[in-house]
Amino acid sequence: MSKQLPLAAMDACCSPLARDPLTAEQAIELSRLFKAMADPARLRLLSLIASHAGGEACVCDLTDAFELTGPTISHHLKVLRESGLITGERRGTWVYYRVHPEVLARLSAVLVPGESGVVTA
Amino acid sequence: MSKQLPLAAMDACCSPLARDPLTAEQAIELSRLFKAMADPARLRLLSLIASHAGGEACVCDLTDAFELTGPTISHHLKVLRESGLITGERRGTWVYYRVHPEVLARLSAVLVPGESGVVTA
DNA sequence: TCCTTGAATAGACAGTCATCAAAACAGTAC
DNA sequence: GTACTGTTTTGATGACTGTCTATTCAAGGA
Repeated sequence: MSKQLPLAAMDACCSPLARDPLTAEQAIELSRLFKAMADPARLRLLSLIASHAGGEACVCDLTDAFELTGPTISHHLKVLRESGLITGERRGTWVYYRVHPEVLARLSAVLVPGESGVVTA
Repeated sequence: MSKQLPLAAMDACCSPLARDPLTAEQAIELSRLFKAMADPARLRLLSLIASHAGGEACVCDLTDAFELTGPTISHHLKVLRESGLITGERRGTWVYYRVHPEVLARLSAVLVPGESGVVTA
């Protein structure tokens, strides 16, 4: 589980949008992340996990917050996982998810022109 | 032109993702913005406009950067316009677009936990 | 071992979206 | 007015996506 794209998605990206025009490749990479967040259920999942005590939440906690079936929640978690935004870990019966704050931070930095110049590394 | 959702889309949104769980309504509002950015062509358009000299770019400048037809570019610009991310203004023969940096800034603030506490309008 | 519960996968279906060609609209110049 | 250029709208089409039910997998307890 969680073997796909740890956070490699951000490797090439990017100086802030308003500094330099994105290359086609950078745009594709970035769009993958935005696409992962472009759904209300996934945004709420992300927010629930990120704001949960201890920085992680088990799927059982998440399912109750939605009027969606388990498989649908599971599908959305997979999309978030494959985009590199979260990771999941099974501990006994339950699976716990936590966010990758660095990915959110870099995404955030891309949107505002002010800070840090070119975000390499 | 550009009469739709000036930047009302952000009115209710939001404290940072990691601070409080998003409500269903907040998630829907936010997802509209992310959806608008969840396409490589639109991200590049946004970046081209934002980074263009004078803070604005005419459609003719934008079209050349893509291997897409005029109508397709126009469609993407409309999506960005309706999401409140950009505005367009006709001056004579050409139409000029510019970004709404405040919207990008608020979106950016939602992603990182650190700053500014609850972002109420 | 078998059964129960939590979670993920498989497959299907309806709705949405990106793209294009063709047509329409907006300005300018003749 | 007519012709021409730049931009948007319309309508169609193929691909993708969110959701479901049914099934399978994983772990624990009887």
